[in-house]
Amino acid sequence: MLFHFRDKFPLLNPFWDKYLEYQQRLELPAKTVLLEEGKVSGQYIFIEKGCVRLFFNNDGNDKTVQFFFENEGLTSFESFVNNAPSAFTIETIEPSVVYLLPKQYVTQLMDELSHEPDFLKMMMQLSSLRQTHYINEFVSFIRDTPEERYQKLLTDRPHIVQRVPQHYFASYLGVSTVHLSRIKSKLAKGKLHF
Amino acid sequence: MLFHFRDKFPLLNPFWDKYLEYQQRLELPAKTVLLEEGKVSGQYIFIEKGCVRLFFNNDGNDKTVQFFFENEGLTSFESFVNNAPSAFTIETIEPSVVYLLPKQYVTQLMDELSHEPDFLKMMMQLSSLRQTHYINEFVSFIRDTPEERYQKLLTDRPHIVQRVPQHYFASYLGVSTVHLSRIKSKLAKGKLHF
DNA sequence: CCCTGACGATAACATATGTTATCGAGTTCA
DNA sequence: TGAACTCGATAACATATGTTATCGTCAGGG
Repeated sequence: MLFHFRDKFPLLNPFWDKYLEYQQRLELPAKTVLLEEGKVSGQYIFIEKGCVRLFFNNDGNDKTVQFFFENEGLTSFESFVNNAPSAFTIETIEPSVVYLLPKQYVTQLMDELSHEPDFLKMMMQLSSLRQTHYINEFVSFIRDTPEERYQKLLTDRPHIVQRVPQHYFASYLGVSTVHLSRIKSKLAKGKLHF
Repeated sequence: MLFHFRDKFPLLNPFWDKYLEYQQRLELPAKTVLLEEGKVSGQYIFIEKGCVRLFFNNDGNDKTVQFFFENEGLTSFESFVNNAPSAFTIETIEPSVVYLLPKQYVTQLMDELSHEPDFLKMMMQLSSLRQTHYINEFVSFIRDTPEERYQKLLTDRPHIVQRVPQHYFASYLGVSTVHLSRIKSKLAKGKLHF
């Protein structure tokens, strides 16, 4: 659903509501591919239940870039905007319920909204948030050790550690699965003062 | 100058021109601080000549996040938009000539422009570019080795390697200065088939 | 013209991390 | 229920990388 945007700028609500009917609701098993690397992104994805990951393939072993959970929306942004082949695959991690809104309606909706003054503000706000997110990911790599990144993941976004298989977020943290295992056992030992 | 944006959407040119007079031209020596970490960003910076870097301090040794050269504009985006203390310092690397446009005029300009239909397109395009840039930086860390990142810097943005002191882009690449030196000498040896 | 500081190369050593292989616990499915 | 598969822990070894220290070159300022 477009609930992702609902109520952030109440004046825009009528627009979201108008497009609800064009969405397709899907119940998907785990490991279902929603967008394949190399294909052009043709829809906006909203997650009602479950979680998905964005990853790319690197000589056989894949590297996860981002995770999405309930009430979050996503698409391969660059592919979507530029009609270019996606650099990433999108795949469910858990059995999930998602809503898909085909690109033509997204475009149409954007055109309608472009006349609304609040829309620009919303887009600026959203793009500032996204940008900050990715800058922080990047900065974390030049500032923190993998161990620190793991600990920040634990405190800042524990749901990832709890719900996502470890080998998926190992690549996200930039380490091998073996080393992530080492980090965990080292931290576990550190806690054992009794 | 706002030449950064000029001619990208010709219909918007009159707006840029109108604000040219509010800019302050400065000739600065190397290592001049333009924005200090912890202070709120109060101006948009445009580089006419020279180059600057964006960095943050990490227990005494600083980490460079990004470089800017002639005809590029910058600000500490998050600080500027949210009126929040900047996480980064901005400093000249070479003796430089810059133009500063105070925040009040930027805000005023944005308000005027928000009524122009082309402006939204331009902002979307710019934000898509920025986002892609930072995603690529991030992805490079989980896909490439430091050696590969150095080689890509050499081929994709050779001006950085040529004009920027090595210890600045070492931290940008996520390695120590010593290791960057090792990488260079290793690559130099590789070339010596004669 | 010398002194100093900025910059970069290199060595030696310690630590972090990747790779490969093996094992075991759960889950899924026929 | 048994076979196949997914997931994660661990060991052993090789390599990558950080840290500290030393040295040489070069440019700028007195």
